[in-house]
Amino acid sequence: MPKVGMEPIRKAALVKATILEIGRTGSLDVTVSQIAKRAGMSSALAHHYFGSKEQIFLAAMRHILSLYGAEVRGALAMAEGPRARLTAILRASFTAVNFRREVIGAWLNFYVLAQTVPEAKRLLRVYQARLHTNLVYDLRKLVGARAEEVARGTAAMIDGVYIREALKQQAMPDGTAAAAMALQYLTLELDKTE
Amino acid sequence: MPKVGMEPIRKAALVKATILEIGRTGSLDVTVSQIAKRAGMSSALAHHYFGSKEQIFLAAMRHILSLYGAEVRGALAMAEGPRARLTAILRASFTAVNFRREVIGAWLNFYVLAQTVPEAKRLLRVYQARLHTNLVYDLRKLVGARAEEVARGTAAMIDGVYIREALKQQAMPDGTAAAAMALQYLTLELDKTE
Amino acid sequence: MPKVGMEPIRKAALVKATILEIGRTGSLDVTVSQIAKRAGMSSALAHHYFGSKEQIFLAAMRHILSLYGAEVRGALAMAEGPRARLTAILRASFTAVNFRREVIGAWLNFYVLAQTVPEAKRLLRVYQARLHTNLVYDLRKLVGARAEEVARGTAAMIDGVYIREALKQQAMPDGTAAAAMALQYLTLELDKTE
Amino acid sequence: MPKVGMEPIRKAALVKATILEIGRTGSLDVTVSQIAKRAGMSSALAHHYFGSKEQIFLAAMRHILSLYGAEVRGALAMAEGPRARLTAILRASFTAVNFRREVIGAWLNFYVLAQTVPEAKRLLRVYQARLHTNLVYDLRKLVGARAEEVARGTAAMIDGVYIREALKQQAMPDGTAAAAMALQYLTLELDKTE
DNA sequence: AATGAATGAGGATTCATTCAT
DNA sequence: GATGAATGAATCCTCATTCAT
Repeated sequence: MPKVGMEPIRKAALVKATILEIGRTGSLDVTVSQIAKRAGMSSALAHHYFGSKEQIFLAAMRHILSLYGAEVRGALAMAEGPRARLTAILRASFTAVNFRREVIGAWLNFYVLAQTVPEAKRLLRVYQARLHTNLVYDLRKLVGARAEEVARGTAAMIDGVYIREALKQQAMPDGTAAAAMALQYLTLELDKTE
Repeated sequence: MPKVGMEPIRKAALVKATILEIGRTGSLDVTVSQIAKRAGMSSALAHHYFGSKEQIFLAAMRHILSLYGAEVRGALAMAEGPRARLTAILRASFTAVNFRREVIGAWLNFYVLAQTVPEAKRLLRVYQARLHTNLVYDLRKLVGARAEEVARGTAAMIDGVYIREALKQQAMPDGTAAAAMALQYLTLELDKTE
Repeated sequence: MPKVGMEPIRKAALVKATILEIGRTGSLDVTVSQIAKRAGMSSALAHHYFGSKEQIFLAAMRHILSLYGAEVRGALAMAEGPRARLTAILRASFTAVNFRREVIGAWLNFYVLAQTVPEAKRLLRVYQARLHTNLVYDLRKLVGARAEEVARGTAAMIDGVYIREALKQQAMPDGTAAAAMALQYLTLELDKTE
Repeated sequence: MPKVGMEPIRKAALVKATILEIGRTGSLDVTVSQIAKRAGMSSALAHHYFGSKEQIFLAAMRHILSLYGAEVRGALAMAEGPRARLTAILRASFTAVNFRREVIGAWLNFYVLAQTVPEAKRLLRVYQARLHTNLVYDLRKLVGARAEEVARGTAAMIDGVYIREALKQQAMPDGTAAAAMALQYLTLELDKTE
C-alpha cells in the first residue's frame, strides 16, 4: 500500500503546529523549522506541502477563521429569534475553541500579518464582513436604522476584548467573562431602543 | 570643544523614524538600517545611541505612550465635571496626534512586541492601568459600583476601534467617527444608570 | 533517501581547516567564513554543524588533544621500563604529527582561548593532568618523592619548547632537536638521583 | 599655563591600562575604548597619541620588556660571579614586578601578537636574544661549550613556567616557587659539569 | 589638548528555500 | 513521500578610525 492520503494529515498537523507556535511565542517570528518540528516532520516537507512560509501562515489563518465560522453557524442553528441569535453569535466568539491562549495570540498576529500580506488582509476582511452581515441581519429587526452602527460597535468590542486578553497572558482565558463584557454593550443598545 | 548635544536630537529622530517605519510596513520586521536611514544617519549611530534594536522599539513605545498621556492630561485639564472628563478622555484617545496612520500601525505592533519583550508588556500595562484609573475615578461618581466594569468595557472599546482601524488602511483615519463609536458605548452606560 | 552521513565528514573537514587557519594566521582572529571556505563549504553549513564559532574552536582543540593523547598512548605501548616510558612520552610530544607548524600555532592560541572560554580551560587542564599523571607514574619509580616536582618541571619544559618554536616560524620545526632539549632536562634529573 | 607635557603622562596611562585590560581579559580582544576608559580618557585621544591600536599594543609590549630588562640589569649589578649572576637573572624573571597576574596574561598574548605583527615579533626576538646573550656570557665560564645549549634550555624553562602560570589563574602567582623550578634545571646543568 | 559625533567595514548567526537522493 | 544537505541573503551589532569643534 502506498502511503497515500498523507497530504491532508500533514497539512493539518502543520496548521495546528503553526497556531501553537505563534500562540506560544506570541509573534510571527517563528521559523518553519520550529513549526515543522512540532508537527513531527522536516522543514523541507513543510515547504513541499505549502510552498512557502507565507502559505503556511495563511493556511493557519484560514483554519482559525473557519473554526470561528463553524462555531458561529452552529450556535445560530440552535437560536430562535433575533435577540437569541445575536447572543449566540457573541457567545460563539468566546467559546473554548476560539478563546484559547494560542488562538488569541494567533489572532493578534494575524492582524499584523494582514498589514503585510494582501491575502491575509483579504481573509480578515471576509471575516469582518461576515460578522457584520450576521449582526446586521438580526439587528435590523431590533434597532432598525441603527443596525449598521451597532454592528460596528459590537465588532469593535469583540476585537477589543481579544486584544486585551492577549496582554493578560494568564493560563486560562475566561471566555464567559469576556462574552459577558461584549454582551453588556449589545444589551444596552438593544434595551435603549426597545 | 566637540560638536555636542546631538544625542537628544538623534534619539528623537530615530524614535520618529521608528514609528514611521513600523507604521509604514505595519510590522516589527523593520531593520535598524531602514530606521537609521530614514532618520538620516548610519545604523551604527543608531546602535551607539540606543544599544540595541529592542531599545529603539521601546523608546518608540514610550514616546507614543507619553504622547497619549499628554493628550489625555491636556484634555482633562480643561474638562469640568465627571461626564465632561470622561468624554475628554475618550476624545483625547482619538486626537489627530494619536489617531494617525503610523501611530495606529505602531500601536498594534506594540501589542505584539509586548508578547515577547517584558519591558514592552510592562509599558502597555502601565498605560492600561492609568487609563483604568482615570476612567474609574470619574465613573465612580456616575455609575457607582459598576465603575470597574464600565471602565473595562470602555478600554476594550478603545482598543477594538484602534485595531479595526489598522485593517482599514485608508489614507486618513477618521478620529471623530472613531471617538463617536467609543462615546456611544459610554453614553449608554451612563444614561442607563442615571 | 536523502544524501546522508555527511556530518562526520564535514565536521572533520572543518576541524582540519580550523587548525590550518589558526596555524597559518597564528591567531584566533579567523572568521568562520575563512574556515568554511578552506573546508570547502559555506559558513552557514559550518554553523549548522557546530552551532557557533566557539564550538568549532573547541572541536579543533579536542582534535589536537586527542591526536596528542593517541601519540603518547601509542609510544607508551611499545616502551619497556620506566625510563623508556618517560622517554617515549617526551618523544611523542614532538612527533611529526604534533610538532607541525600549524599545530604549534594552534597550541599557543588554545592557551589564549583557555583564558576566555571555560571549556577550553577545562580541556587544557585535562591534558595537563594526564601528562602529569603519566609522568609521575614512572618518575615515582626513579626519583621517588621528587616525582611531582620533576613532572612539573618536565611539563613546563615541554610547553616552553613549544612556545619558543611558535616564534621561530621556520618552515619545518625540528621535532628531534626539540625532544632532545626536553630529554636533556629529564636525564639530568634522573641521573642526579640514580 | 598651557597644558604641556601631557603626552608622556597620557601615554603611560594608556600603556598601563592596556596591560591591565589584556591581563584581565586574557586576550587581545580588547577594544581601544575599554583601554582608553580605564586610562581615563576618550578613545579618540588614545588614537591621537598612538595612531593605531597596534601601536598601543606595541608600546605596552615595549613597556613590559623594558621593565623586565631593568629588573635583570638591576639584579646583575648586585651579583658577583657567574653562578650568582645566572641565579640573579632567573630570580629577576619572576620578580613581583614581572610575575604579576596581568603581566603574565599580557606576555602570553604578546607571543600571539608576534605571530601577526612583525614589529611584535622583532621585539620578542630582541628580548630572547638579550636573555640568551646574558645567559651565555656567564654559562661559558661554567659549562664551556655547552653554554648555548643550556641557555636555550633555561629560556625554554622560563617561558614554560610563564605559560603554565597563565592557566592557573590563581589570585597571586607564586614567583618564588616559579623561580625555584627554573633554578632547579640550571643547577642540575651546572652541577653536572662542575 | 580633548572629545563627542559619526561611519564603513566586517563578522557571527539565522533562516527560508532548494536539491539530491 | 520524505529528509538531510546546502547556501545566499539578510540582519544585528561591534569597532577602529576619522573629523569637527
